[in-house]
Amino acid sequence: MPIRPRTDTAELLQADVELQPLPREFYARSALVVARALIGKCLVRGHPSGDQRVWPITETEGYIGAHDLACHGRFGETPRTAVMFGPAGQWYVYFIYGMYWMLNVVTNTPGVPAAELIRAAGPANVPGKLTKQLGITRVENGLPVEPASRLWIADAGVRVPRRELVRTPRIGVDYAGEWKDKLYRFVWTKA
DNA sequence: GCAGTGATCATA
DNA sequence: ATGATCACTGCC
Repeated sequence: MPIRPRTDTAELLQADVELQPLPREFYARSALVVARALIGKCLVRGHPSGDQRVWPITETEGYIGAHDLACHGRFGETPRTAVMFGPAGQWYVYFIYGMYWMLNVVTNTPGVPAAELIRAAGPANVPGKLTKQLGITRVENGLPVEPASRLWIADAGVRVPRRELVRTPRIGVDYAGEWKDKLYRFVWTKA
């Protein structure tokens, strides 16, 4: 049976829940710890009007450093990957296949190219649709993950039971040798 | 299973 | 300048 990310957000969030930004230290940890911890946190997209969309994160993938042969940082720092080598808590957004923007959060410490790909949140169950629906492009690349960027991550107090969390290999990294089979993808499944 | 799409990077 | 590659998606 295929693994389906959980997308029924209405039952998860109280209307008056208080959204707290995560401290910088949250991101300054190893990529896998952060990838797991992001499940159940909320992606928040603000608009100038004051409206905001709050989408629980349901699927992430960790890319852990230059030695990870699936990681963009494996060839060293380039113009595209520079953000990954910088401090934690910034967005890394890149364009792929001529069509899609991918949203990642930089983690770990400066010099270690590590990040989480946010693959699904709220009603968006694939990474390309997530960025399209939220209007995320290269504009967000390098911005800090905080409310002032109008794209940030909040703790809404949602707890994810262990039995609803599944780990699998990462998607689309068959070229990565032994690293393609590492269980670095985290999915919040429906109960 | 695979076409479509264009930035990125290495090579020259 | 050129060509291979690509952390994808939707439709066959």
